Amino acid sequence: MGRFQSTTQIFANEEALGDDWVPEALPEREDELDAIATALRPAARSGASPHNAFVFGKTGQGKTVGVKQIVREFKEDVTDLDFEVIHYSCKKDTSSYTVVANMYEELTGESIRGHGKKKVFDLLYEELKSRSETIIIVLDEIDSIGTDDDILYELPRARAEGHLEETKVGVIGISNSFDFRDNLSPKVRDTLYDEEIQFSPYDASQLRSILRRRAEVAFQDEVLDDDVIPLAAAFASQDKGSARQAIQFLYKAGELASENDEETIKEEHVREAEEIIDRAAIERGMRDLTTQDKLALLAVLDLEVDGEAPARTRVVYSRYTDICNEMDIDPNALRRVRDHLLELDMAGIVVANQHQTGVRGGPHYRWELDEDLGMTMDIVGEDSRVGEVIPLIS
DNA sequence: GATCCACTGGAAGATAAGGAAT
DNA sequence: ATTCCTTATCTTCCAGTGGATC
Repeated sequence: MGRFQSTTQIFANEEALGDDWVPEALPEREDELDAIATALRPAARSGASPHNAFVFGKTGQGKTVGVKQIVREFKEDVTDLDFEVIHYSCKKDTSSYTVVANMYEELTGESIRGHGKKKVFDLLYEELKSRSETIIIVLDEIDSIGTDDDILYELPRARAEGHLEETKVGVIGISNSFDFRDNLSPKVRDTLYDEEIQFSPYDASQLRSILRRRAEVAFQDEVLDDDVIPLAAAFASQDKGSARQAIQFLYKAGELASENDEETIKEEHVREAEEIIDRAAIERGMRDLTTQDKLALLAVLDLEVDGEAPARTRVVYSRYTDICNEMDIDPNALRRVRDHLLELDMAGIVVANQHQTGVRGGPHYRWELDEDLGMTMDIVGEDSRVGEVIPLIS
């Protein structure tokens, strides 16, 4: 039998399990979708400026899909208005400046990096002006710009400031992080906060219904064991409550069953799928680490091996300086290493537990590995430079 | 209950690197 | 070339926190 032939048919339309699949409806998010629609209603009614809106929620809660669906409905229902929707993902941008420059590049194909800030904004306004009377700008993953939130202040006010004469702009910001809202400058809150919409994590039963709808399309009839969907939903809801994750579990489980030429997807496939996907997530997080990040990780790893985790920052730091000396690298200051550790926490590799009850009082962190020790060691060991040190610590 | 002190996190500024305009 | 702009990384400094200690 050929490499690409299979005796069993598991999938019917596996696209339904892909990341870019836009479902027909999101019954679990009706209220939230209504709220987004409310923000756009002024434009639909009379061509007035759409309100601004801010959408919050962790990854995999249907924020992007929800906004896209509302935009689609808007396009279907509103036919007598000269408008345009710009969906821009800020994932790669770390400041307002790069958002503006890259968005301009995406719209026109022309790079304008290197210009002054004002020039860059002016160029974008010119471009927007030339496009449509009403423009809805969706800024996805806007939290990646951190505290540099100029663009969120400038864009909604552009018309009032006279940068855009007839063009009406509405901004919909999508953020994965709740902290981002708290860190916004007050002037941004005033201008941008017409509407705030929260997407709280799905619970297990919502995840089950989501999975059932997808499975209906994706799989052949009768290939799913009864406990497959509940288990995938349970795994995901225990972790992040993310639909994306639950769907990944289900997809991977289907692939595993298919590869093994099995007639049905079984519980064990889901368990195996969860392991594979967890590992992939750590690997992805680890690819972007700098050398200093990895050194900080090694210190935590070392403490974990010695059974001394979770450990305080001071302890991790002294282990870190040892490792640096071992490798002939200049150690960073403690303040900096703490930031590296917090980055590892963000990447989901290390967990920072905040305590208030220290030996001497005051707030402090305790650091430990998030994932299985052996697995993290495996992955870290695959990095040649850092891998050399692994034998030293274990 | 005043003081101690290990720790956090914000801010200021140094340095390096890189693109655009002059 | 030089100046002007950006970002990223890292130091240094320091005010604030709050249980422990006296």
